[in-house]
Amino acid sequence: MDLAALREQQLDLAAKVIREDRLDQDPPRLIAGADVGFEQSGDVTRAAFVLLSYPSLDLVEYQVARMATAMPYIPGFLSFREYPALLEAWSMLSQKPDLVFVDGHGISHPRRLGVASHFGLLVDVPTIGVAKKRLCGKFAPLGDEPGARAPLMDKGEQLAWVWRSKKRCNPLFVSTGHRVSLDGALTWVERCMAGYRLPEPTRWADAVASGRPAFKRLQAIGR
DNA sequence: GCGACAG
DNA sequence: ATCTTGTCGC
Repeated sequence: MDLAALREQQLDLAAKVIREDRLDQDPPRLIAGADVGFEQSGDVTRAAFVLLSYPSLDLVEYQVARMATAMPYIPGFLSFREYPALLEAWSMLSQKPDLVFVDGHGISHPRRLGVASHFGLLVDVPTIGVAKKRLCGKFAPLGDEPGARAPLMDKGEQLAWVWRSKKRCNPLFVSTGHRVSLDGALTWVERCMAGYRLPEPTRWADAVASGRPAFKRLQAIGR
């Protein structure tokens, strides 16, 4: 792989990312959560999508796709490793969501093209990046109280909101993926919380993508 | 030159 | 990301 070429591609695509939205004018009825995991020592990439109805947040559908891993993990180039499987799982959905929560950063990336932005551009759907760790940028220490927030700054611009979603939990990094504003991203994440550190779409996608127990009781499927 | 570094 | 049980703290 030619990182210099991929880097050019990122700058090119980043220029096309739309950092605003009109989600409040016409609220999403279906919100998706997307996550990627690996099997066979990393040889197989497993992507999962879950669809939740909004505002009930009931699980409506989920799909999992598996394929040979395309690339190794290189910080700053995560999207090239994950988007092929994400596109596959996306194509398996019987209906498409109005908004997607992607596990990872959106524009809070060195070249402003994290996986949430990259994927959003590819399918031209509003996306929000929800990451658990910082990739770039700086932020002031957060207060202990839930709801505490601080702007993630890099080269003079705000790239995300560092937000404490729950008491005694590390903060989340919420950013614009595509077709969503920075404040809108945090607003929609706040609207999808249900008492856990991660918003429901992300939490479910995580459970499905890593085949965990919390997923055994396919809770609201079919209701 | 020395760290930092999504999943 | 993944390998993995119990355990400390609120």
